[in-house]
Amino acid sequence: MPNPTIYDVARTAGVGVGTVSRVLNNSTRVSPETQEKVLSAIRVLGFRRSKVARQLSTGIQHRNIGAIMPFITHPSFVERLRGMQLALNHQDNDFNLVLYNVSEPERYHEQLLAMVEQATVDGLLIATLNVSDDQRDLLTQAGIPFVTLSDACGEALNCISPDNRHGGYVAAQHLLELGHRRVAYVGDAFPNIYGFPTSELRYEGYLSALKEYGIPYHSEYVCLGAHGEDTAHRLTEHLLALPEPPTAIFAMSDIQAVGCILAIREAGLRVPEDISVIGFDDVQLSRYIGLTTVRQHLEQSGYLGMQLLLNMLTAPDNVVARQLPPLELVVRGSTQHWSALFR
Amino acid sequence: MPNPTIYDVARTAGVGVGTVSRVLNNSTRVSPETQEKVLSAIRVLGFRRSKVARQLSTGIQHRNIGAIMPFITHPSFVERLRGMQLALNHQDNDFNLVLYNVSEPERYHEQLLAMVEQATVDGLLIATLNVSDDQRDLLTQAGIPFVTLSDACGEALNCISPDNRHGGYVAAQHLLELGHRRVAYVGDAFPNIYGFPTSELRYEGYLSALKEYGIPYHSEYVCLGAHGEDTAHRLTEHLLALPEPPTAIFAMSDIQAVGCILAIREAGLRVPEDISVIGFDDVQLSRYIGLTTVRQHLEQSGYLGMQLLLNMLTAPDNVVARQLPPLELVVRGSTQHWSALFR
DNA sequence: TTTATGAGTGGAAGCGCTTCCAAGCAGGAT
DNA sequence: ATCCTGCTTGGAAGCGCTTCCACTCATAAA
Repeated sequence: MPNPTIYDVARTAGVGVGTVSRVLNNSTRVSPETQEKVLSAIRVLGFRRSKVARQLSTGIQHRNIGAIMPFITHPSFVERLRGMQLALNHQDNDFNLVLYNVSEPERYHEQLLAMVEQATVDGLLIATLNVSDDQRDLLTQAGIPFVTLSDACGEALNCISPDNRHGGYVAAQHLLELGHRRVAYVGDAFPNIYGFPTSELRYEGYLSALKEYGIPYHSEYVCLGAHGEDTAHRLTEHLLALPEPPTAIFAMSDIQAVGCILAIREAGLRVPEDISVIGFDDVQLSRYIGLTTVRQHLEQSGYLGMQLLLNMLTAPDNVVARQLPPLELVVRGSTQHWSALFR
Repeated sequence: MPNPTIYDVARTAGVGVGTVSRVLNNSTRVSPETQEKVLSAIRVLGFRRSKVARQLSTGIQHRNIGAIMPFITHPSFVERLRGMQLALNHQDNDFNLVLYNVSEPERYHEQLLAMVEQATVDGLLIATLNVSDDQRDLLTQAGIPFVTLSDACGEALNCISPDNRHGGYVAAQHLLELGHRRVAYVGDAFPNIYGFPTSELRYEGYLSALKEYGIPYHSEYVCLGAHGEDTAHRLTEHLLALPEPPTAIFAMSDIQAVGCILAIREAGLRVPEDISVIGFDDVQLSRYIGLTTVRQHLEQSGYLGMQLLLNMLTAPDNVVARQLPPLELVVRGSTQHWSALFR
């Protein structure tokens, strides 16, 4: 028997379904002999009670909030996740947090479709992933409220996002203010495999800062590749091999900044004495290694996103927008003044 | 109406339930006018389709694997989580990973009870938390297979755990081999609020190493407190204020080791020149800051735990035990040779 | 002996959906 | 006028459980 039900158990044990249910729920009103009969039938048949039927019958409403993100590859997910959990804890309601990891970008859409078709989630937090118009319609039509975290969203109400372009500007400006003139950008290739334009936006900010400070654009100072420490490491080696290597690097994420720093050290140079490095995100790690970076309040964005979503789920008539605090330049030890005069 | 059903929608729209269902599922065989009537009724009533009823009816079996841990306070959770997700991805089955955060230890048992009563999970991964005999029975009787990660388990089949006592021994031995004689232990107070004896086991390993090397035990070198960087920081200040401060510190986790190092630096001393520090876990951070530590393969333990649980869920007749690789001493820059002769 | 009492039990109803079958109905073919 | 076809539609059955009501049968009380 593929999937025995309590009817099968009842028949095998020679009792009624009510009795089986009572045994299953540890009701005391069952004689020891009957209980033993039922338990043995359960064992024989390999019976497993259906969670869904039970929930329907008892009227328990378990609501799931899905968090979907390519988190294995993105370290910043942790901080957002922590914020989400915090918001969930603060409101004492029966929502479960279900994790969906997008391991392969091609499967992302498929995963969304499955969620809609199989009604697995009641609400969705989408982080570090783009939502196409089709996908928005799909979710809307299915009645699944969702909140986008961190990227790719215009002025949509349901989006918690920093001003990436401004962040890119701030980072580059910091380096320019320190006197650097050969400033490189290390970031993700765009258009990104997940379809979000974070790298592009920060790059645009970088460009506008250069322009404002009257620095001519050098395409060899812009190095794009896959997200991650290793790629950044490789790109930096390439930068250092240039006839006129940069004196400062703006990495689009802290993890990539780490890759840059390691490459610089391996080349026998020092950070920040020889080359300054600024990152982006301010993940926990950055504090420990003393990385100058642009703080984007990751934990808080998870927190606000969850708050907003809960708001949409529990009081859909009265959804209030959430504001992320502005980006913040955090100066630590990885950037330093530079002047051609001292060379 | 508190919770309108499709019957209510059907009545309001003046159609049959079949038609409502068809509209809900985007079946094409509904005339535009009817569809509009239904949609408006849905809007008016604020109808939301029951996920559970739908799943029961369609026979979709969504199986949930719960991961329960005090993760907001324990940074090592990330690595385990990553391992869990990896294992889930490798087996292409319909399991959801549901996160349960134990924010207050008192609520842990309550959370387990709710899971059992409300049948929310089909299997459970329990990390950094102890499972009492009562709790074991509770889960067993409810037919919820579970795997414990990392602590507190004897030789139970369903437990993935490093040999914490041996790990403590290895860490202390490393310091002793380097010539240190005044070796402190900074760890969690035990019995721990969550009921697991990690700190105690590592402490025992520390003790046995001291004994083996013939070092007398000094109770003032053993500093216990809450888990976390801040407490470790404070405890270290206390250690440094001793008339004979230790020359080496064994911190029971990398995060605590970081707290120690910061306190040492703030006291104007250097690591490892003045004081050596060894941690435990080998979280990602440790690689970047050059912390000597004992690697306990956190990611892999999450991976193996998930594998084991999936095995229990899908082939309960043929459960095979999983072996965690042995602990590994990882020597980086935070420990150094010490000899009284050079002082 | 009769009458409460209560423990143990069987089974129908119902949870809210999907789906299938039957039936209504319009319009074209015969 | 009659039949057929195909598009819409209504509604019953069923998913697997819980729970309540009704019933039986001891046993205790009268």
